[in-house]
Amino acid sequence: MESLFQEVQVEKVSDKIVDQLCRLIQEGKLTPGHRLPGERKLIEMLGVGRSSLREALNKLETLGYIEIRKRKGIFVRSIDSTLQLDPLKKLIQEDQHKVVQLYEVRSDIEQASAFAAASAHTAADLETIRNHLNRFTEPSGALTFSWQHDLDFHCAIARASHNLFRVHATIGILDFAREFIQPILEGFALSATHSATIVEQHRAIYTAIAARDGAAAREEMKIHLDWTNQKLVEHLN
Amino acid sequence: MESLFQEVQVEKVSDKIVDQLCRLIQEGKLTPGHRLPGERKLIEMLGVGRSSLREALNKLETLGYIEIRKRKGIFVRSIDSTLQLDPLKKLIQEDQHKVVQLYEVRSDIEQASAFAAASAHTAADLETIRNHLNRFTEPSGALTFSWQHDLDFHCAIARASHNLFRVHATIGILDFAREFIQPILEGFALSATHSATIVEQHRAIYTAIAARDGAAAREEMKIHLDWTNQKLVEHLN
DNA sequence: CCAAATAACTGGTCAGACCATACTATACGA
DNA sequence: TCGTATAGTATGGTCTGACCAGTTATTTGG
Repeated sequence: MESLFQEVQVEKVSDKIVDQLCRLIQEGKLTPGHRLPGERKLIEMLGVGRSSLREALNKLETLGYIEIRKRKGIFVRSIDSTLQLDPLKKLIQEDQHKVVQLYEVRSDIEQASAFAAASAHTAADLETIRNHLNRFTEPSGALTFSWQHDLDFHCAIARASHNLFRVHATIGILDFAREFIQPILEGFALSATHSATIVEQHRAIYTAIAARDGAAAREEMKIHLDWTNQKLVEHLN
Repeated sequence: MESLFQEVQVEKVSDKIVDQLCRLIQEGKLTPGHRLPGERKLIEMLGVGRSSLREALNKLETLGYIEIRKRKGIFVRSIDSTLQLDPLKKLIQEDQHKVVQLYEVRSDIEQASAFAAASAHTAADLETIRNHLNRFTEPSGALTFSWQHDLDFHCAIARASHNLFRVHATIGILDFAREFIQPILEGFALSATHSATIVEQHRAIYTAIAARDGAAAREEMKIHLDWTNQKLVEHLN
């Protein structure tokens, strides 16, 4: 009568951790480039021993979900294998102007994000986007721009479109472009006028999405990314 | 003069163990079903700590080389057991309906391809597209559909948009989706009416691009992919 | 000679310690 | 006041030792 019984559940602690983090990454709660707390922090947050934690992290790294950098930290990776960007990295290093082409594709996808988000978003999605938007403005009224804030904002929109692949494609591209773009972008965004323009464009996108006006959302996203791309070109020349 | 030096090799102990055992398995020194010595034996045989050993074993298990059975031992696995490691593929395997989301992103990009190709294409690009289009029609007038022909046609358009990343993304997505989609698509495309519809839609896209009408090209591409996606949904339900 | 009790062994987990390096903040000097 | 040097902290990598809960092999008692 052994068929009556199922094998005793002896799921390893590390497997539970793997499951938990996997889900967080797949759902987009943990976005690529995001840095996880250190191992010592994690073990007390999760209430497990360091061996189990390390076993889980090791597995996640082997599976490609995270990247563990010695003495640097634990980072979430983009799981978008469909874009296979790595081989193209050298291409950009040889000719920086090629990032413009990459940003074109980004624009393709993000315009679709904005359009879809306008009709697919929930109240919670909208709040998340608004929160990211507000982070650009400090209580004093001063504007702060950072790559991470920008990325979070755009990802929130992709997430609001409720298409997992769009989220990962977006993050994948931005994460890939980070090393080329971040210094440039944060450089000229220091200018108050540029910062103001960006925030203004972001707000326009948000407003269109909130109004569930897909066409306008797409158009505002296009305006924003065309402008950014234009600034990029100017900087490269 | 730092270029004189290369970064210090800090290969992890566990990685060395992985390499060693990998080689033994690949060379056939360790055959499937073979039971390895216990962890305590292995650490003194290899002269490493248990953490490192376990880290290595864990990785080997994730990679599919060995199987660790609690309180039973460590066993070499047969390598032919198909192991799916790609996180995104796992996602789709859990829920096939997610391919629809993937195709949505494909549509985003390919609409942009069509639009851009309309204005950016050269005479040579156009000829290539036309050639791929004609391959659907046999000299006898009969229609043949194959995944490869379809892929070639769509890639030719992406290439005509003169954006390397777009080409790469398109191929990446289609190649990734192939194993899920190909059987389905080639299945219903056997129907003469479906084949005819597809070829007709392809021709419409081509015509719009040739006429350098970007808006029309985008619209025809959208019609085509929406239709395909619709058929996909119908098949999955 | 067989069955029951026991010892040895298994992988899983936790804890604590140490290492080498990277980052940060503080203090000191110009 | 600014910039640099230094000390302190945080990081992942490794090792050791211990305990647990089952499994397997061995020994012991009938």
